Amino acid sequence: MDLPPIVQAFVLHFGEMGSRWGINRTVGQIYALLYVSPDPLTADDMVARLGFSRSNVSMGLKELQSWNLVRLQHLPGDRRDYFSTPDDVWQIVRTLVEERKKREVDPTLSVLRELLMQTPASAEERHAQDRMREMHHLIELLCGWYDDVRRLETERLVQLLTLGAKVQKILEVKDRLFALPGGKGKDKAGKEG
Amino acid sequence: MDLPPIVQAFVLHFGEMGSRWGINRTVGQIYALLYVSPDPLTADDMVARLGFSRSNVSMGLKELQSWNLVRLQHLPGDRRDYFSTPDDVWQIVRTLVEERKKREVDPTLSVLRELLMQTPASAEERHAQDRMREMHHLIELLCGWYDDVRRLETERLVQLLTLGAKVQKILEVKDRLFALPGGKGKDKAGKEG
DNA sequence: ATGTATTTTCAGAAATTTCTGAAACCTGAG
DNA sequence: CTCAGGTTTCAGAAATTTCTGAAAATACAT
Repeated sequence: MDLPPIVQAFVLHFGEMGSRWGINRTVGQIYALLYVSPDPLTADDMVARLGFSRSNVSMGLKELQSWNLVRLQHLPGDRRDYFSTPDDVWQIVRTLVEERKKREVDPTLSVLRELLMQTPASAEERHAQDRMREMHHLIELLCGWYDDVRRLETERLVQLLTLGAKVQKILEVKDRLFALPGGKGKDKAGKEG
Repeated sequence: MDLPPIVQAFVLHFGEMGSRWGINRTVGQIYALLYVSPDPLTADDMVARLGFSRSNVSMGLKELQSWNLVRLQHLPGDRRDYFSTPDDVWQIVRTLVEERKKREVDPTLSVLRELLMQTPASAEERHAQDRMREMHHLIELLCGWYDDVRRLETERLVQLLTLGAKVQKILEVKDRLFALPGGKGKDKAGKEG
């Protein structure tokens, strides 16, 4: 591996991290390298710097492309493929989350939905369905939230995150302002977008 | 595998899902089974129902315990260990997130911090550090947010999630209410907890 | 077409991870 | 201490995943 020490440490760390997720070491390292590279790289650049076989790099890049995590571009007068990551880290995170949701959460939701449709044949199945229902409900809630915030511009999103739980405070103020002394006062903010 | 069809489908799905994460199939299946079981189970119950070897189940349970995802209890006059999941799904999710953060995010943050302390020896390293800084900043922001919301009671948390991006609307109202025509008007809600 | 530069595929080798049975290890009871 | 019921450990077998080199495909220029 032929990398300056700081880059090397970064690359190795993401290789390790990758393998804790479903991602394999190679793919993690390739992405880390791309992420810190000032310019787009060719597959052969990566071979030279990471020391994997050419075919391994090719497969890794294919994987990354299937995740929409790399940009592919061409330089005029050069037939080789040049790869890079988006400049904007937030874009990377958004893509990552989106793809993981697509691959992990959505299938789970559909399995749950399917199983919840079925008629339980025993007390055991009935209880199992109750549990699944709870899980389904929780996931739906999280997805709803995600679906909402992913549309925010990054600037707004950052604002929201920075605020953190202090939003609570503001909500309390709002509740106090708008509370109708007689009414339930609950789901106030619904339907106005 | 000796399970009613609905439970079996659920267990198998989580086995698959497990292997997409770092978690192995066995562990995923064990947890799924525990999750839908009306009563605590012994390791032998799991052997009987899932068909793994006793030692495999034992290792899986050890793994789950190291994640704090199972409760261990004893019945009077019975030496065997009985395992169960928390009753509250939210508690499970909280634990899951907490542990993953501990194992994946925190080490990454500390690697990043360490690498950012070092003096770059070249333009390449300088650029790499810039990228790492962006990543570090993003992760810190997310962690700060998480650190905030994880303290909320579940009811509050659900409220917040349900609201989703509509919070934005409320913030806009707040901004309008409190905006000082002359000032920057930015990070208003700071420091009041 | 032919030749060259490049990327992709794929069968099997290498490495890693998972799983098992047997043995070791606890812990409490007699 | 010894036994019985139970759990954990661990070395190696089995399965899976990753990685490679060689061959095939692609794409472009001449």
